[in-house]
Amino acid sequence: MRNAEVTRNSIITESANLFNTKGYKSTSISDITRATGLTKGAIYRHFENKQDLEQHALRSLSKKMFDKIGASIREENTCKDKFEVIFNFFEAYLNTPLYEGGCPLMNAAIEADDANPVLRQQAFTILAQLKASVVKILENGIANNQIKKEIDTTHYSTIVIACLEGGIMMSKLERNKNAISATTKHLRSLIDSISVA
Amino acid sequence: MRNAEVTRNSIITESANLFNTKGYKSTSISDITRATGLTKGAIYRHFENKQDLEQHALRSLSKKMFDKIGASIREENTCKDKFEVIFNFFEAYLNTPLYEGGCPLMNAAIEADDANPVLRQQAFTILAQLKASVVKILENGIANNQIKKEIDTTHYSTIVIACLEGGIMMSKLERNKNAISATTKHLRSLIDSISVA
DNA sequence: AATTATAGATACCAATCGGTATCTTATTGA
DNA sequence: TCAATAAGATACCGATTGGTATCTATAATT
Repeated sequence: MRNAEVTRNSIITESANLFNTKGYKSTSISDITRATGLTKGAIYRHFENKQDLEQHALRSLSKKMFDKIGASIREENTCKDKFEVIFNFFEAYLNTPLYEGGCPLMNAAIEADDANPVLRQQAFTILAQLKASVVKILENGIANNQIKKEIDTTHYSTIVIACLEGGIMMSKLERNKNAISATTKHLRSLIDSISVA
Repeated sequence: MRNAEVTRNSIITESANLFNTKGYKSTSISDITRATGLTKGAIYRHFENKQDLEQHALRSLSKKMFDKIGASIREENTCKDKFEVIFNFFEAYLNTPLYEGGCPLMNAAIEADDANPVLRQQAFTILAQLKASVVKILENGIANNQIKKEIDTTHYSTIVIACLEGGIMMSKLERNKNAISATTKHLRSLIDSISVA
């Protein structure tokens, strides 16, 4: 049927791009029709309403992010190298972004806060997932005697994510890599400080 | 005249509150009329257009922030105590916020990015101002032999702000103080590490 | 090849958007 | 006291919003 799945995916991809750059509320269905070359009728055939589409779009963005990071991390062996993957990923946000508009977690978290509980819940889940994966890297490092075993993994996971998110926010605002480079540099030495000698 | 300045200020205050919680684009003029008890006619008498009001609202929020932090900082003498003021300010964002909706710098930075260049420029200025004040505290600490003189003040200023902004983003999303507490704890030990013994 | 199911287009809806022209009401200065 | 001025209310504007009912065109089924 004119390949429904292809068009559905293109609607998700295009709208995700718009949502992540212009914002969810600020992106109208008409914007999406323009970007996809489709009409309202087509879009509302595939999605119940705008919020439904927002959900799928954000899920797509976070999946893209976790797929990319996850795959790269699995290729590395040492804890330090795995972190390097994450740092490089965030540093690449400005020149060669996986998607435009900055970090989808941050964008959704800031915009959704009160007005959009569905989006907020989703952002919450993404954050939990991100925290869990950093914790896992640390725990793995501890198990392999690369990371000091007495450290609070949750604590360090929080620091890493906070620094990176704050860093890309600043870098996007300043339109240069200074801030994100500074934070990754700081985090590298932080990882060093909890590594076994 | 029915005190024009009072109503003007109340429009700024109420709209700033709405902009910072619901977002700039998502807050309509009608929302503001509801919040102020005024009519559109009154609002458009005091402000050219919505963007003009957005500007004044964000300026008011940032002024509030800098006034509060600035005053508290001036009361402290040591570098460490001045940083403590900043940390406490950000930690207080959740229970007793100076304004609702989180950090106005972050909110404006995330939302404005492409669509609203005027707001973006303003957020940029606020960030520069914030960075400058942290640098100043560090330089002051160096001059008073409290901070090691060889450190890169701009670098540490960036780290501090990135951590704090990321921390409150996470804490707002998780609706508890864990993240911001973790980041301030980390930053306290960071300041310790660059302090003279 | 004819029928059926569905993907997508068209045309519309009420509600709301930012903004303005105009009118009324309150305050000021002479 | 009264005219001038300014603050604010009312009523409207065209454009756009999310959403839907309906129609057409295409693909799958028989």
